[in-house]
Amino acid sequence: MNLKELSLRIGLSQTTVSRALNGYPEVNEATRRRVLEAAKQYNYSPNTRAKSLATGQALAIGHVIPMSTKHEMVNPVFGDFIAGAGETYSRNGFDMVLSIVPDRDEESVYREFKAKGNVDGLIVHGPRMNDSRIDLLNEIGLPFVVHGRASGQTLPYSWLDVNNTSAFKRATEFLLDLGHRNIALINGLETMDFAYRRRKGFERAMAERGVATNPSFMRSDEMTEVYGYQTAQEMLRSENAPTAFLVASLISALGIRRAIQDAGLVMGRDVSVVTHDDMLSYLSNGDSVPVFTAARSSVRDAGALCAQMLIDIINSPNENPKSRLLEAELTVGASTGPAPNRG
Amino acid sequence: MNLKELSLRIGLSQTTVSRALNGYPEVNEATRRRVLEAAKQYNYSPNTRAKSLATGQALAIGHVIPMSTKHEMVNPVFGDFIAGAGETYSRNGFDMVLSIVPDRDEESVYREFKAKGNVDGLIVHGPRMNDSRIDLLNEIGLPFVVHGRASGQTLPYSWLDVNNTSAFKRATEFLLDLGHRNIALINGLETMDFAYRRRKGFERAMAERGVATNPSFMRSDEMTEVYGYQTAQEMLRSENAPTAFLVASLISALGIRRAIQDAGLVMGRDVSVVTHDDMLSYLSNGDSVPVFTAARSSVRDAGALCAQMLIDIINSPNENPKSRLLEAELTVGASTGPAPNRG
DNA sequence: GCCATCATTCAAAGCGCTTTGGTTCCGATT
DNA sequence: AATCGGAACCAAAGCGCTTTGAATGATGGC
Repeated sequence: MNLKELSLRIGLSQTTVSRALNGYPEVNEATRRRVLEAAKQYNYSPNTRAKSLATGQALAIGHVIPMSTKHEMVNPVFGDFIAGAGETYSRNGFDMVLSIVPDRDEESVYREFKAKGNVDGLIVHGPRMNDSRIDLLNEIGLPFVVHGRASGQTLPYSWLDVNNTSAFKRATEFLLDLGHRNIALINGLETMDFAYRRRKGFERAMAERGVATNPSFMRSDEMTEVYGYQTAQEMLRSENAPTAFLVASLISALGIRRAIQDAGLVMGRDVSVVTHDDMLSYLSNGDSVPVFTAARSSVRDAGALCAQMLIDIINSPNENPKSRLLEAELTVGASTGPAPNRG
Repeated sequence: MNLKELSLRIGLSQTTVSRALNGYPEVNEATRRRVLEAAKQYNYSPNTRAKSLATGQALAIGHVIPMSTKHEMVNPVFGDFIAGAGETYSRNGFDMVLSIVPDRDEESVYREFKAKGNVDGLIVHGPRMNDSRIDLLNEIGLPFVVHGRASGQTLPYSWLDVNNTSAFKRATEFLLDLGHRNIALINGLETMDFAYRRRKGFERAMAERGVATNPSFMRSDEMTEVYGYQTAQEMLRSENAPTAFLVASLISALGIRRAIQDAGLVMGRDVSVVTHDDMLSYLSNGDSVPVFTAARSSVRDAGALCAQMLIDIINSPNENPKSRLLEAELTVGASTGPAPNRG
């Protein structure tokens, strides 16, 4: 069923039917009702391709998922982010189109998105430091919102981010308050902007209290369970092992807990752990009582907010870039306790 | 840059340019080269919307992600599946469009996909038993491939699935061979077809060896870490605790391992664990030595294969439904050992 | 009763592409 | 020389929608 057929059956012109359906004022209310009725009856939905060809709007938003060619890892955060964004899109009549792209091809994909005209804007995932994509998108002229930020970027752009620096600063302070001085930082890949900021927060808190950081207890890698396990195991075996771990991901924190238990130690008594928690739906941090003391911030909510920002930008272009900084919430769980007295 | 402009600059008609770009034979090779050259020079990519309006092909494939309204959980498997599928799509010039849909709205979404014409086909995720979506899609006439199967479905349809029954049967036999008799099954939600099949495999192996199953040691729920932890904890505390756990997900297995350790037991010695492993990129099961004995099957590969199947179906319709059954591979890790002798 | 006004409706152009049904040109056939 | 056929190209229609510009009645003021 297309517009032509529908209008034929109703006995009206395509123009009027189209206007009735799209809520234009110059159509009689009685007529509009008739049209809406018929549309429902015949199960009519306008063809998106035709519609967007006519309007110049794609009614779709792109997500480019960079796929590192080296470490073939899909960001585990991604599913939840998409879920949050997707709901917002549906509510606003947008489709979501996904591109999985080997990171070296990224530039051409963005250009193609513009040329092919199949999205009205896009969300930039996983910003790196001095991320070149931001300049590129500005040059291309495609509206976008960055999930995260790109340190070193001078031109203004729209973004939504968790305040990683303050979250990790506060988490560090929490450990320092408990008496911990020998704190390990198990960070994400520091090519990623968020990881850089988290380290900054950690270092700032340590510096402010005059506590030295130990470079051999600061690691940076992809945040798997095994990474957490191996790193923690190694550190716990070392001379002068850390009494506390500050971790960038709940998944790695699981590995750290395992290493602690393997070493015959008790988490929360012998060794403390504070982690960042993206509140992934399949990885809840305990039920009523949180297992880990954590800086929490819902990635899913972030997805919904990013989507809304982008839609606003698309609907009213020429405005200045917007940004939004979310604060993570520190929730105290069973994984932290006072620093043990070392003989 | 659009076709009109491009052909004007080259000094050819739109027809010829279009044909040159699309590889039609009735164009002089020298001309074709000239056209391709110019296209590259001006960075021309045809507008997808126009192209698909003209051809009737959407050049896109839909993924409907059902979002349970009760348990707001995003299937953790999803990211990896998408990654696999996405690569195949790009290679074939297809876009991937995602819809996050509250499960009660699913039917209307499928109908809309057809009416709006923005996809050429779709992948059905998370099939349930007697899943009504299959009949619906057949009725609507939209090509589709199911990732998994729907027991109770009589009409033929295309699917790709892991042989869950045989995987769990074999895993159970492995435990039985080790002398275990008291085996717990920590299953996924049994409204899901895969979970039903896994239980069947478990029960069948037990029955064949004449070992009774214990209903209070067979659980079914969403596969979170906490679910594994709590369930295992409870079972381990009970009279006559199981000596082995058969688990449907590596994530829940992590929780089970935690419960085992909390109980002061050693996994692989006091209690054995075999898990299904979807080989998610961020949850690798150990590095060289697998941590868990596991039935492994890459969800990412499944995504790539599903995508290819669907593209084949789209390209040559009217053929009979195709299907593909993958066998999971049983890899022995450190989490299993002979059944302990109980005093 | 007449013309301006307004509320409704419509025909047709246009979005950027593919594709049908030519047309043109040139060498080969008779 | 007239005709044919094939290679190479082109004009224009059509995909299903929106939107411009115009038409049609009905209404109301004078």
